[in-house]
Amino acid sequence: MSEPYDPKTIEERWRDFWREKGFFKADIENTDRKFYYLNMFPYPSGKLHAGHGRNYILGDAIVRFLNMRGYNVLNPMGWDAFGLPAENAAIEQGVHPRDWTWRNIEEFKRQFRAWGVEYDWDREIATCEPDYYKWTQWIFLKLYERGLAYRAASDVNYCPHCDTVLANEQVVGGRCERCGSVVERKKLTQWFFKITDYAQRLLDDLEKLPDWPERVKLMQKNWIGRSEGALVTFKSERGDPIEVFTTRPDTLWGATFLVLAPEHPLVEALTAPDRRAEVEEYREQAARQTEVERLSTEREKTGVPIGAYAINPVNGERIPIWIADYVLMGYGTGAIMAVPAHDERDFQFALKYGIPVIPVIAPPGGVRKSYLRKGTTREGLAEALREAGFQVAEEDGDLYVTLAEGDRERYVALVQGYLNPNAWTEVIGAGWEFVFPDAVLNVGSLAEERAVLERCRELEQRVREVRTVAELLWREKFHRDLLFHAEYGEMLNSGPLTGTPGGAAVKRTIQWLEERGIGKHAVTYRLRDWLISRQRYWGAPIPMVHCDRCGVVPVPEEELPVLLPDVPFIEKKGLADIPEFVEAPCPRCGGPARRDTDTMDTFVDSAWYYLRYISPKDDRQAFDPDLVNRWLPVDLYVGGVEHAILHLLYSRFITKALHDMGYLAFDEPFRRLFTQGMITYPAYWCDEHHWIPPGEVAEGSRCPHCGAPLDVQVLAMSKSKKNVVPPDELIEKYGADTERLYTLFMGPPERDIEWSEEGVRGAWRFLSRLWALVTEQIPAIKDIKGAVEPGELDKAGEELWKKLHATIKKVTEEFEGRLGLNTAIAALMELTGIFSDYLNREKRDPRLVREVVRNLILLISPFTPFLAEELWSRLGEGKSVLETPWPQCDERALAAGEVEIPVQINGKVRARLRLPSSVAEDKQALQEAALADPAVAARISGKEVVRVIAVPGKLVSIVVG
RNA sequence: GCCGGGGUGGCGGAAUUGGUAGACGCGCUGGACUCAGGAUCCAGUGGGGAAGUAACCCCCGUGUGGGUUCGAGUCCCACCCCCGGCACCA
Repeated sequence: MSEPYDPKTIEERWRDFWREKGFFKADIENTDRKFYYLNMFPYPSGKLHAGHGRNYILGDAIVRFLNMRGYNVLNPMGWDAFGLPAENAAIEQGVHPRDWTWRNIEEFKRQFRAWGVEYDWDREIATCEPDYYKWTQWIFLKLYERGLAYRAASDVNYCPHCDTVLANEQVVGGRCERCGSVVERKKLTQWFFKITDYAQRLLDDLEKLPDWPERVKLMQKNWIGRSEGALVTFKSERGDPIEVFTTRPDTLWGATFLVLAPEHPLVEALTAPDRRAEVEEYREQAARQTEVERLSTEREKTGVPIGAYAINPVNGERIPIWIADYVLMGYGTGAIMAVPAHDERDFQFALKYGIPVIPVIAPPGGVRKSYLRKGTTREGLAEALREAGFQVAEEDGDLYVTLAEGDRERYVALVQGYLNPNAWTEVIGAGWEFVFPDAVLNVGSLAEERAVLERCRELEQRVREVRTVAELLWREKFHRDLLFHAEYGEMLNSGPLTGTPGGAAVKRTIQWLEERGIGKHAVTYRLRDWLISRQRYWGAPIPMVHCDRCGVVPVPEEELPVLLPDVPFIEKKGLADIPEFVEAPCPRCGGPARRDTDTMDTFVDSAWYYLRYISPKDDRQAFDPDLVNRWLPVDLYVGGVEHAILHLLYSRFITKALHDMGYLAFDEPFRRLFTQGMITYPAYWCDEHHWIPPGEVAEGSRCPHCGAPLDVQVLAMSKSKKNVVPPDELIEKYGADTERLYTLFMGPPERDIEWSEEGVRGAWRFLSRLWALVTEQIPAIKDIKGAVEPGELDKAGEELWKKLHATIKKVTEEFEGRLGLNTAIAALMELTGIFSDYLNREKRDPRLVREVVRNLILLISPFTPFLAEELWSRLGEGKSVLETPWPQCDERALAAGEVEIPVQINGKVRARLRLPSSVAEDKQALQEAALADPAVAARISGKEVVRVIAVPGKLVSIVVG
């Protein structure tokens, strides 16, 4: 019996081997055949679980492959070590955040070693160390010099639980991304990075990233949120200019009110004395609201008029000014023109508050509708309309008429003859018209709207309390779908531009506005500046000093780093609470001054770390400009999609800023991005006892503590939900190779997949089989010399030999291309199966056996490096696997000798032919061979062959009558 | 609501360019070994039917309904469902 597969012993033998041999150290000076592979560095919190393996095991396999392919691979690792969890843990446990962080780092490193995941540890960095954050501060100073870092008072997101402000990107659905607390809005003076200066380039340059997932690029695009339109200047009656941004300047003539954000600076000056109390109250109430309340959908819009009026510059209409919280101060100019006829929100608002609606854009399709209430016309109208070819529906004596394009004149003429003296009907479509027996009135301006309303009120008791024409029309459900639309269309009621077709409307209007100096073309972005101040201890101090005489003064470069004060860490403490830190002389005048007491957002730390790995110990500069330009951009960057916006957008911004300052030759940091999916696992929730680890769940999915039925959800593995699989246990039971293999085999790396213990056992079985297979062969092939002679192989040998080379091709292509390593492993399993069959035969070619064994070991080594290294050494190869070149595919093996060709008759596979490839590749010969096949011939005999399609090397398709 | 991705056996998934659907693995079924097996090995395994010595043969089948094509998981149109992002962005 052969030696059983014992991963525990084998793996321990090789754990330090690779590191000691220096296989993972990059030759930094030589960039001829360089490859910068980078995994997103982790935040060292607690322990790694199987879910983390998705990222690191994938990376390690790729790096081992690249090494064998002869690349000079730079593959560093470090720690995103500043941040709130360290501080919170420290507060709870009474340890210093630095100690807590380094304990975790040591644990992570132990686990990497156990996994066989190797890095160039000489380049290790930790963002919490002064020799790193010194340069984070340096970058801050550089941005400040360039005007890209500034201090401003603004409404900021504040997390009451984390006791700090948050960037816009860190607020998810109105809640703190980290702790889930409802975010409050506060007016504070804070530091910002001017990322909005780069909005257009961050958007445009996405096109320079063909090897990024489309999904991620799209998310960034949406986040930047570019809108093109116009800035139009309205004036208050007193003459104050009020600038509004609109994407629909073509609807300008339909503006019937103006809305300012409650925080808009002009509100104060414009509010009429008799409106002041109500306006103040509304503003306070809006300010009190949390993001969540303000964002809650389906909430009815509210607002108050401020008692002032504005003049529409295009038609001189006097329109009321309102404030409403659906207008945001942070976007555009914080003021909008409201066009209720062509914007859903404005329409709702206008209807609620009785503000007139004027249609100015024809709806698509040219449909018009008219409604005639019972008793408003003489008898016989319905018949007359039908006779004239109109589409009429009748219900309880009421008539509902739908008009096609071009029917209007005929309809108006006909219906006027039937209308009773005190009645009217509306024709709603491209414009709203009111048909009276003696006149047709159009709703094309505020004055006309009033006139129509007056007349209707006089004629009809029922509508006396109606405030606007729109409200009158809204009462009739038949009209509702035509009262507002947001499509492009021909301009109506728009003075000199009336009749402009929809396709040209926006452009023509902007041109018209520019000619008159009323407005101009403009672009707005949803992206806001990046708020980087954090009121916490565990981060890089902002290197600024506040002096009463000199103002805000940067700390001189040569005085960096501004060190975090080394306080014994016991309680919640910000830098502001530490006088030794705060008090500092002013760098400019030397007088007493105060240090800035905020630390930087940890996303600043991680926005440039990929540059530091190039020269991690350089104490003269953040990075070596020559080397950095030779090694970057990063060739392949692998991490989770959760960073699609935050980290990746910030890194792109910092790279571009440093590029513009002349420090970097490139302006995109990551050439190729790969986002791996998450590993999920059932998470059990008990209302009383919260998350229950899957291992403790009682029979029938019940809580082990109270027996209540548990709520099960398959979620991403995470410590907080207690649904993690610890690698230590897996490695103890099956070995690291098995975990590695299963992690990469479970599915495509970019997809989320549920972890399966059975799947792990499958990987284990395969490795045991492979181990047995190879170890049994070693004595027989150890001393065999000479290469395989394909010509001398028998049929089974040839098949195996071809499979071997097809597998080499497949595995190589997956590593170099789309990283579908699950299919690469499947191919290795297939090869192993065929090899096993071959070994059961009497006749074997020992040279072939040796070639298959050698290549199988090499091909599987990126996935299961321990097993590969062990077998390789037993084979007596001397060198390490990692010193051996990656297998080469023999092109001769790909030219198949015999292939199976399916024959379709009328689209169905009816026969499969085994043909020499010389025949299969020749269209004429292939067709003849197919028609000559007895099974095929039998099927088509007596039928007319209509057509024969022979695709060389693929199939034959015969169509019979 | 808008934008994107995706629906393939009992399960994870494969089919990379319009060309043999279900590779590989899990699970399941049967068998072997065994005192025993939740270990290991061998065989089978999309559904249905015919056949019964067997090779093999027939029908259906990739969310639903249409279409293009000799041929569709793959392309086009409409719809349903799931996941992700954004969400009063003017």
